[in-house]
This record gives sequence, C-alpha cells and structure tokens, in this order.
Amino acid sequence: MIPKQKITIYDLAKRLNTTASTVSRALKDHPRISKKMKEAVKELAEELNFHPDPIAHHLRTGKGLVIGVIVPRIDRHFFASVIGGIQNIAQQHGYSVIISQSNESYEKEIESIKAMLNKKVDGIIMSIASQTVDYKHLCQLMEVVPVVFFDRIPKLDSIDYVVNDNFQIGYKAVEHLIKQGYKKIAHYAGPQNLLQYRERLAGYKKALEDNNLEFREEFIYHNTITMPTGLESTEKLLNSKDRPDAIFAAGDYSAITAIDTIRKAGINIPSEIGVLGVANEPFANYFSPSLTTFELFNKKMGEKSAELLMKKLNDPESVDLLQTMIIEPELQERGSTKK
Amino acid sequence: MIPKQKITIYDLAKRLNTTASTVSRALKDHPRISKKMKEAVKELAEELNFHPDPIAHHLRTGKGLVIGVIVPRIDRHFFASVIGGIQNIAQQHGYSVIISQSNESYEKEIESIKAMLNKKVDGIIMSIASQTVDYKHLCQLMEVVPVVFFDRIPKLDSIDYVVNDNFQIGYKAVEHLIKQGYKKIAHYAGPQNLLQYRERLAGYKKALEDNNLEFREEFIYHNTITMPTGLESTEKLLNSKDRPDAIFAAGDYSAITAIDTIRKAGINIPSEIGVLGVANEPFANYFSPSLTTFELFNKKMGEKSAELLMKKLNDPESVDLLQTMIIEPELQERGSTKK
DNA sequence: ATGAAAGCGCTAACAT
DNA sequence: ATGTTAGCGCTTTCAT
Repeated sequence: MIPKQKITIYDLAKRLNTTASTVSRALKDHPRISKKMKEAVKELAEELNFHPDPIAHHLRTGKGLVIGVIVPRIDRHFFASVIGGIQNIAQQHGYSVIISQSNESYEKEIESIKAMLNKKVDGIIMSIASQTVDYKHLCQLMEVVPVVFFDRIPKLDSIDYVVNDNFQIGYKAVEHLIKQGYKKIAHYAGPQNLLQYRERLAGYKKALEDNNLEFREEFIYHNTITMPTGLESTEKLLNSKDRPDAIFAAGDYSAITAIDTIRKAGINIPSEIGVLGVANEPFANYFSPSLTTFELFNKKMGEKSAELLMKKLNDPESVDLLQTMIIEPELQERGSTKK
Repeated sequence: MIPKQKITIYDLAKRLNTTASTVSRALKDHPRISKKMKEAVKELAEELNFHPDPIAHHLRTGKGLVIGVIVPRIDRHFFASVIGGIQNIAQQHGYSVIISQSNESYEKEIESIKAMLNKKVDGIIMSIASQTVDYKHLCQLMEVVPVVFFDRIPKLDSIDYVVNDNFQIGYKAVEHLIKQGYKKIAHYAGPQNLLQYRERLAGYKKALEDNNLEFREEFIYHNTITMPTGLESTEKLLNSKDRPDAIFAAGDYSAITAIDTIRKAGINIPSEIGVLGVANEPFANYFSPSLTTFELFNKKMGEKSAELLMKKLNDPESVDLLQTMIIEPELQERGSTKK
C-alpha cells in the first residue's frame, strides 16, 4: 500500500532504459508515444506502485488539484452535509478539499481567503459569513481563482452560485399554513443582510397578499433564527395582545425553541398555534409534535456546487460562463402544523 | 489582499541587490544575517505583499504544513465538531486541514489513507470506520507519518490517541439510573468491534455488579445505535415479558427513537421507563421529555488530537513518545430519567 | 517516437 | 554575513 522509498519517474526511466520525459508522457497518454512504451511504463509503474508526486506537479504546472471550502462553521449540520457533498464530487475528480471556518466573522473570512490562496487552491466554494456586508474581498478573490458560492451568496452580478429557492420557501410555508386554516401568521425572520432571509420574507409577504391576508409589521420577529432569540421572540409572541395562530420560522432552531416554549406554556400545537421551520434538521421528526419543515437537500447543494467548480476548472470554455442553480425545497408536513 | 503578479524571493533579491538565499534566510530569521538586511527584506516583503510559495517550499523540504483528517462521515455532528476543533489548532500552527470520509467502509478507509499520503500530508488524525477490523493498513500508515487516533481507536499497542472515558460512561450511566430508583436496566449496545462500545458495556456490567444487580443477557440489545435499530429494539423491549424499567443507550440516536416509540405506546417517561443516551446531540434538551445524556466535549477532543499531532510534528523529541488523553464525560441529568 | 535541457520557487550545503 | 550552486520531481519546449 505504502511506497517504501521515494520512487520517481527517473527510477522508472532508468529501469526501462529511457528518459524521464518519455515516462512522464507515457503516463499521461501522450499521443506521440508508442503503444509499447506506454504499456511498459504503466506496467512498471503499477508494479512499483508509483504515484507521481503531486507537489512537484503542482510546482511545475501551477495546478494543485486542491479546492478550498470556506463556511461560517463546520459544526452546523447544514454546512457539514454540504461539505460531504462537495467532498464526494471533488474526490471523484481527484481533487482534495481543504476547509476553513469564518466563524461568521468578516475578518476571519478574509483571513480564510488569504490562507486558501496562499495554499494555492485551484478554486473556492464558499458561503459567506453573516457579518459580511462588504464584498470587495470577494470581487478580488474572483479575479484570482474561480469561485462558486452556495446558500449564503453575496448580492453581486456575475457570480456562480447554488441556492435554495428561498422565495418559494416563504411562499409555500405561508400557503401551507393558510390551507391548514391558520389566519394570523407570524414570521421569525433571519438577518436581513443575508439575501436568503430577505427572500423568505418576500415569499411570505407575497403569499399573504395572494391570499388576501393583511401584512402586519408586528407579526415579524426580526433576527430570530437561534435558540436564544427563538425563546425570546416566542415569549414576546405569547404575551402579545393579538396573538398569532401560526409561526413561520426562517430556520429550525428557532422553530424548535418555539415548540418547546409554547408547549411549556400549556398551549397546544398545532390546534392553537402552528409552527413551521426550515432545514429539516436531524431529529426534526422526533420532537413532539414533530416539526413541519422544509427539506433542503444539503448534500445535493454541495454536489452541485462542486460540479460547477469542476466544470470551471476543467472546461476552459466555461470560464466566462455564468452558472447558477436553484434547488427546490420540499415541504415535510408533520404534526406541528397538521390540525 | 491578493498578489497581482507572482512575486518570488528573486524579485525581492534583485530589488535589494542581494541574492535569493539571503532573502530566504532573512525571512526566517537566520542567525547569521544582519539585522539591517532582515529589516530591509521584511519591509519589502510586506510592501509587495509577498508570501513564500508553500508548494515550492514543500517540494524542497518535504514539509507541507498540511494534515489529513479521516472520519467515517463528516455530517455527523460529533465528527463535524471534532473537525472544528482540529481546524482551530491546525490553523494556529499554520497548518491546513484536508478531509476525507471513509463512509464506515474499510476499503474507502484505505483509499482515503492512500489519497492523503499521495497528497503528502505531514500527519493524520483519524477515527476508524466501523467496518474496519483489520489494522494492517494502520500499522503501515504509522510507519510513514505520525498518526493520532480519536474516539474510535484500533486496539493496538503504541498508538497516540484521544478518547472519552467510555468505561466511566457506562458506569456512571447505570449508577445514575440506579440512584433514580430504576432496577431493571437494559442496554442498547453499539457494535462490539469498536472498543468504545465494548467499554461502555463493560462499565455497565461493573456498575450492576457493584450495586448487586444481576446482569441479564436478555437486557442487552446488540447493535442498537441507529434510529431504525432503536425503533426495532424498543418495540422488542416493550413486548418482552419481563420489561426493563430503564434503557441505557450507547448513543443518542437510539435513545431518541426509544423515547419516541415508548411515548407513542402510551408509556410514561421517566416514571415507567427511564431513558439515557450518550453524546448530547443538538436538541437533546428539546425532546419531551428532554434527554438525559453525556456531554462529550467533541471540540475539545479535536483540539487535543490536533495538539498531540502538532507536538509530534514539531518537537523531534516527541516522535517516539506515546501520547494519550482521556476526556471525562459529563452527565447531563434531564427529564428522561428524573422521576 | 524519443531525448536533452531548462525551469517552476525555494532551501541548504558549501564556499568565501 | 552573504553568495554560489545544486537540486526537490515534474513538465515541456525544442531538438533529433
């Protein structure tokens, strides 16, 4: 399995009474090398378990077969699964994946980018930090290597990206709640500097409008996608004079704390209040009641992102081509909204 | 932020009327370089935003400042958080991290190792696949680069590793259940080819013994750490003649399905049956009842693993030193066991 | 169809 | 204290 000693193309060449250049060419099926030679080289390479040194290759060609992935945090299930998907595709293409976390910080995002470029990655797949509102560093980055954004994308023209259909998430969420008979639908909104949360809110508004329900500013709970904010907002909501009868949370985390808080207040879900989340986090099906939420196909998002990047990396024609992909979410109707 | 054009130590040398070697040495504070020169070089490097090419460095020195991490799957919260911890430390030391997944498969584990070695990583941190029962590839691996194992470690002498105190997990789990008044404690055991699950079982047995409770083979449900097996075993358990009054599950996944299944059967938790898990998965606190489980300090495990590896990599003295670390788990007492 | 030779950017032994 | 030189392992003109 493991090369005992460092073995190079020169070793192969010597054994075959030829030169390194011939070996190098034979190994990559250069057209002007004889069939016989190719076979001989490959056989010997196999026998000696020879693998060309990627570092030397990298130095010589500038291509390193490495891509970088930058995410806000790796220990979020969503990002971890996306990375899993990226990995799968990258591996298939012989690329390895190096990972860095921005911890939601603009500064650390810049640092991560620098580190990646320093490592001479061939391309980058990233999801921006929530604190990132200025995109200069991204523009600069894109001039150096191909970049594919996913999920949290900057509002810039001419970027390649893969996202969920966030407008549809908002729209379908409200539509579903209305169908279930809910009339006063609150929204736990995400940070509005992130496009996806603006779109979820936009979908929410449009669905209300299309169903002749009034949009009420007081039904919007801003910046409520974490557990602590979910708790806080839910307490506020339960104490409000005109209490909503449903909650569309922009993420599962706040939806889950909502369920917990409401239940502890002795109010029934789904009959008195319905709760709907986004992301289908692990175990979403195991709360009581089970959480209605959107499956987002994280792994697929990773795979698609990697495919886009691979294309840009390997197909010279595609370099200037803008590639985008929108993944349709799938509503998982469960106990928290089924009256 | 981004180097416009490729700039090398030769460029610096030319501008300073000196040579590449001097620049190279100045940059790394070689003792026999004048203060003046060092300052001049560093200043210019700063000004031109020069960073030495790590690839060339790698080719020349064989040191690449890259470590590899191999895990069964990255989208498990446990592994994702460990990786997060590894990342933190690696980054601090200027190392980047490349990741590969074995998907629990022995073959893919070998492939991952090959890929890592092929990429010339300086060291590897890994947790073995559940299907891995033969350790030859690991022994070979350890002869080539330093390796630190975590969580799922092979039963081999002379390895460096970081693990949880799995015996204590089993022991304390049972102890806690007994204190809560449970007398017939079942165990959902993990795959016994993995050391950690053998130890949890051993701790369970010892605690029973120390408390004068009989060990009953029929109370052991083997290979029950996933959701489907959790469901299956729980159904079996509920139908057994002499029904246990508590379950110590070797992982949160089966514990959570146990809770769900028991509740749906109309049986009360914790008064009729207590349930205890291991791992403190996200949301464990939000089930009803909330799940008593062990916090395992995943991130710390990652950090410690990386620290051990860094030491082996940078301190020549430690190469032959065996380093091991055992992390003490912390019981989170919650609703599922508090009568 | 194959070989010779230069060079990617860096480091380090060996001068001086 | 600094310069010279060779070479890490590979690719790639340019020759033949």
